[in-house]
Amino acid sequence: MFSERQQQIVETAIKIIAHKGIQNLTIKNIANDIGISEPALYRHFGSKLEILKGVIEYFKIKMKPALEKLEESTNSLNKIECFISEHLKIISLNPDFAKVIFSEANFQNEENLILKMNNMMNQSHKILETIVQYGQKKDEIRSDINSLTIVRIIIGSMRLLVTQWSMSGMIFNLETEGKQLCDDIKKLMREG
Amino acid sequence: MFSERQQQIVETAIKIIAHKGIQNLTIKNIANDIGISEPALYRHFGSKLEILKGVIEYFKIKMKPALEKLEESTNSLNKIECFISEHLKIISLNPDFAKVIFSEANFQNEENLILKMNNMMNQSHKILETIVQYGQKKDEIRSDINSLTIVRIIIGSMRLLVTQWSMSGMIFNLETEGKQLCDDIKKLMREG
DNA sequence: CACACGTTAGTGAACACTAACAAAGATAAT
DNA sequence: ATTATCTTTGTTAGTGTTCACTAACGTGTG
Repeated sequence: MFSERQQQIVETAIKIIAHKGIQNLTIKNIANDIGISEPALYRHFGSKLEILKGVIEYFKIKMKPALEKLEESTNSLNKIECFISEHLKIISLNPDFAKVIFSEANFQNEENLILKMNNMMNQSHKILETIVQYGQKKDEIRSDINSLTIVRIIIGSMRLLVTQWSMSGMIFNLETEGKQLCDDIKKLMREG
Repeated sequence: MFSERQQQIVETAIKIIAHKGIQNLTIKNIANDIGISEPALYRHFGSKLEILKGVIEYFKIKMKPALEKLEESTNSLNKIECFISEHLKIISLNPDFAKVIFSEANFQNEENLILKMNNMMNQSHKILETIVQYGQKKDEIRSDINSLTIVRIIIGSMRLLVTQWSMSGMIFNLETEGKQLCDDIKKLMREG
């Protein structure tokens, strides 16, 4: 899908957005960081917009394993634990993701981009919602709470944790703190 | 604090960020929207950065009543309900806030702005944490869950709800959906 | 000799911001 | 009451800088 150079460009773009904000994502900055000229970039992407589309595509590819791993668990609560820990593991390994992935607002003015980003997010939410509903039917998850609320709680707290981790300058261990969050969520989901 | 014109400029800036993204927040766009010339803006704010500082200050002022109202409740769970509903009420009345207020990343490259925004957020979090801890001591909130986790769940799910509301084009009623979220959270907090 | 991938040099447009000037209202001395 | 002056808030016309992007050209490889 991506050539080596294209991947390098996308990774550099993510790095710049993470460290300097999207306002400083310019062709010049990407080119300088890589060490090639600006027109050279246009050999690999037709426009700046194409690079941003590449960024979202890159996220999709990198995040996919987190969803595939879910198949391995049978119990619903284990699936939820897996959902959280696998996502946090990937973000932990790619710290620059944290500052970019949950700031949909960054891509706001480009209809196509916001749509692409939303689709990616909604896909995750739908998968989690299915897990929760199935878990409620099998009595592994309490049924007196709206399934949509449970999804919002899981994803919302997970996102906030990532945001806090990123904003704090990665001062704490994301996976350790994620384990605590996960254990508490499992405790909340079980009883009732 | 703000003159009438300054307030108009800040409100216009928020409107532009919400509808066109921060990349399109330009002096020209603000001036055109208001119907004055660009240099006229500089009579009221020294620079574009000062306008962005004004945006954050404006949020602080508008959000303050949500925190003040908390004093009226005695029970911890009622305080939490109040925290959620009052915040959602204000955002519901100012829909443009939704797209701007939870996208800290927008202000990323300006150290001062990110600090100001973080301070505002952290203040809310600290207040909620105090409420939760007091509630746990008084046995109004279950104590087998980390207080920090509870805060993350409440704020995280609230923020996600607002983001979803904003992204969906305000297709659902924020306060109604917030009431459901709030009831479910109270249910989760009580037992144990 | 074709093609992939790079270069230098430059395009017009948009950006934040400024210099210089104008008009209106308030203040205050005559 | 009239005049003079200051302040506030606007204007037009520009500044230099940076932006995304392009034209034309080089060079090494199959």
